[in-house]
Order: sequence, then C-alpha cells, then structure tokens
Amino acid sequence: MVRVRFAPSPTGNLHIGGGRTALFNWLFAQSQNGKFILRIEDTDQLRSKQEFVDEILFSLKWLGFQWDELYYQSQRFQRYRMHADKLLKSGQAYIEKSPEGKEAVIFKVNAQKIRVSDLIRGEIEFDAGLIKDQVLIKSDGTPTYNFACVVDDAETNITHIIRGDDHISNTPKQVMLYQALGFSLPNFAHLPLIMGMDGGRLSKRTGATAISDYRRMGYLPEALINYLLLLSWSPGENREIINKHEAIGLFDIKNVNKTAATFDLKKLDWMNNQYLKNADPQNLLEELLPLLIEKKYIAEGEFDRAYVLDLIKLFQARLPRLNDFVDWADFFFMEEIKIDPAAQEKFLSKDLSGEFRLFIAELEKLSNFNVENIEKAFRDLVSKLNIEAKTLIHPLRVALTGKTIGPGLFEIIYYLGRERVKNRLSKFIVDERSNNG
RNA sequence: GACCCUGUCGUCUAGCCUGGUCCAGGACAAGAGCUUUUCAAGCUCUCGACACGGGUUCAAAUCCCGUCAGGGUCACCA
Repeated sequence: MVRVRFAPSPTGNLHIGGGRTALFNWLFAQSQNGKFILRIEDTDQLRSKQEFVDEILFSLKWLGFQWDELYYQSQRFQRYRMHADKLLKSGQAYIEKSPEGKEAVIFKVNAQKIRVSDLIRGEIEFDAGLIKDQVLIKSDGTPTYNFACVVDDAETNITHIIRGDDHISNTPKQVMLYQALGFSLPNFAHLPLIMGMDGGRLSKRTGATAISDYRRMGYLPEALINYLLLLSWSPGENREIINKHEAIGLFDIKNVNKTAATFDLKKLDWMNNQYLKNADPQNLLEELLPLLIEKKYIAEGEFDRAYVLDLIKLFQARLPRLNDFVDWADFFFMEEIKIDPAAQEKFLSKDLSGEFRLFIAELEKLSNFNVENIEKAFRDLVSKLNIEAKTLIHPLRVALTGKTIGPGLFEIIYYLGRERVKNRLSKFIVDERSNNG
C-alpha cells in the first residue's frame, strides 16, 4: 500500500511551492490507490502558529486535496524522545552539555558513502565524511527537523517521500538515521523548485506566494492546479488543459522534470481564463457575492440573482481573474459611473446630442426591449443618418460604461435598461436653448 | 568555499532512455492582421531555442568527456 505525506510547517501560509508538492503527493497517491497523509511540522514552538495551521488546512481543502490521516509533531514528542534514548543506549548517539547545563542528544555520523536512488533524478551519491554529527534532540527538549521527520515517516509507514529539491541534501542525513534506527528505507522523489520571474526563489518581491493570495485575486483552484501541474510535468501530445482527475490517470512520477521552473503569471492568467469561460456561472456568482456586497454593488438578500447571473455570463469568457468582474462590470451597479478621461476625450469630445437624442427616441419606441430589437433600432438609425456604425458605437459605449472595452454594446444596453441608458446619454446631450448664446 | 542538482524559443514544455522521420513540435507572452462593435474574447500569421568546446559515429538536441552558467544545501529553522 502506497502511503505518501505532505508535511508543511505552520510558520507561514501555504505557498505556491507547498501547494505543488501537495499536488504531486496527492496525485501519486491517487494514481497508486494509496493514502495521502498530512503532517503538521510544528516542533518550533515559537514560530508555529495556530492561524497558520488553519490557513494551511483551508488552502489544502480549497485546492481539493483531502487527507486520509492527520498528525501533529507537537503531539509526538515522547516518540522522538524514545527513539533518541534507543540510539543513546546503542551508542549511536551521545549527550552534549551546554554551558548552562542543558543536554542535547547528538547523532554520531560515520564516514561512508551514502547512495540514494531518487525516482526522479536517479542515483545520487553523498560522502557522509563531509557531514558533521547531527543534533537529534535540542537542549530545549524538542526534536530537530531531520530526526522528527524520519521517526514520523517510519512510524506512519510512509512508502514514498515526495518533496522539494531543497531537501536533497537532507536525504543522506535521514538515510543514516533510518539505518541507525533499523527502519527500512522509503522511496525518495525530489521535485524541482519553482522560481520567481527574477530567476531566484519565488518570493514576495516577485509576486504573491501564498495559495490564499491567489484565491483572493480570483484564480480558480482548478486553474491553479492545472498550471502547477504543467510546471514540472507534461503528459505529452501537446496537452495542456488537464483536470485533476484526468491527471490521475496520466500521471507517472518518473516523467516529472528535473529542471526548476519559473512561475509565469501571464500563463496562469490564460489558464484561469480557460477555466473561467467554462465555469458554471452559479458557482462564480457565489464566489463574487461577498465582493459585490462589500463594494455595495448589491445588497445582501435583496438583489436580482438572475440578473447578476446574466451579467456574469456576459463577462466570464473574457476575464483573466474572476475578481476583475468587479471593476469591469462596475457600471452595471453604479448610478454615477466613472468615465475614463482618455476615452471621453477620444470619443465624446464631439457633440453628439442629435444622434443620442434620436437613439433615445428609437429606444422609447420599442415595444419589446430586447437585444435583437435594440440592435435593429440602432442599425436602422445609423443607415438613416448615413454614418458608419462604429462612429456611434464607440461614443455610446463610453457614455454608458465609461470604458472603451467591454461586452457587446447591445447587450450592455439591454442589461442597463431603458431608463439608465436614457439618463446616461442625456448627460452628453447639450440643451439647445442654453447653447444658443 | 565545499557538496549536490540542473542546463531545448523571453517563459512552460515535446523530443533525449531505444542516435537518422528535428535546418527541432506545441502553449503562454510579444508583434502583425482579420473579426465592417471595442478587446482584455475568437481566428490567422510572424518572431524566437538544442549553453559552449571537444570527442564517438556514415549520422548527435539525443551517447561520452570537459568548460561555463544557474539553482539548492551546508543551523540546537523546517
């Protein structure tokens, strides 16, 4: 039975790299019909925070990775102590006293060659002669990372350790511990790191690092997972859009790349749009509701759900991030719209009072105010005036939405409604009597 | 510095194991155009890479060696 684990430390939020490690562990477990175990590495009592534990669990659930078992290292201190005593008794570890009289348990490292067979990288050889003796139990009584990690992985029967590249140099230290404790070795697989656009480690300077930041920005978990999946793995055949469940069937850990990948927000945006355009608008509405309420665009419990749903459908195919809807569709929710000055200068500097007035009149005449009739009324007017459609379409869009870009004009007019269209256009109609001086 | 990992378009990658079908394919980005309603959507096209140097071979992105470059790790952090 395959058993893998994801072991974050609650000293910060779940970040992109952690999410990717969780993804590959989860995928591997699913593809092997194994178990996915979560372990919270909270041995550092000063830096570990409950809020981070909560955040990590939340983000993991948001991504859709359900764990089969959950362990906290802080609850297993007696196990580490027990195994440390065992090593002390067998002479493979010794006690070192600090000047203050506190005792630490140190592992004696023997010079030897350590060979590790990595599922992704192949054979890696280390010279233990270069590794100094390792602290097992610190003088404050807490275990060190490598020791707790080995004890937990062995006691919870982890068969495959899939983790970031940055742990390669921990591997020989852990292998020696496995041997000293008489545990059988698990398989190792080291994933390449994810780099920021600057070539260095992904950091806050190069962009958001926390999974929850991406949630807040309006990325869908499916899109984020698909993007992360492609960052160091490919099913070949030029396939890119792959959901979690398809990936389970296609995934083979041996095909994971060895090269570090750069996180490219542009491609994530594209990926997110791919999922957004096919998403169920009902779900998108649920996600957007809090934001729209917060902006006071709608009032909780007393808004027209079907109407907002229609607006989402109008925009979803062109959004890179779901949250962009809030700004892009703002003119549907505000009485006084903000007009982009450059757009106004370009399309509304010329007086179009006559055209606007005629168009309003045509709209008034419509007995059935629907998209089709609105367009027909517009086309008829334009041909009657003998002008090009676009010479009127652009000014109308700016006057109605404040923007030069957006959905089709006739849909906009339909969803704005006759009254609002009239009011907004009236602002650009110069009164003839006051204009005569 | 020592040790370890890695090196295909700006970015993600296919191809590399099992040399020839690759003057290297796809995607994102960028640029150009089309869409007689915009683009941030859609469609079309263009630009653009085998790190370098030696081998081996009839033939190398693919195998071998070296160089260089990038990254990671060297804590009583995890």
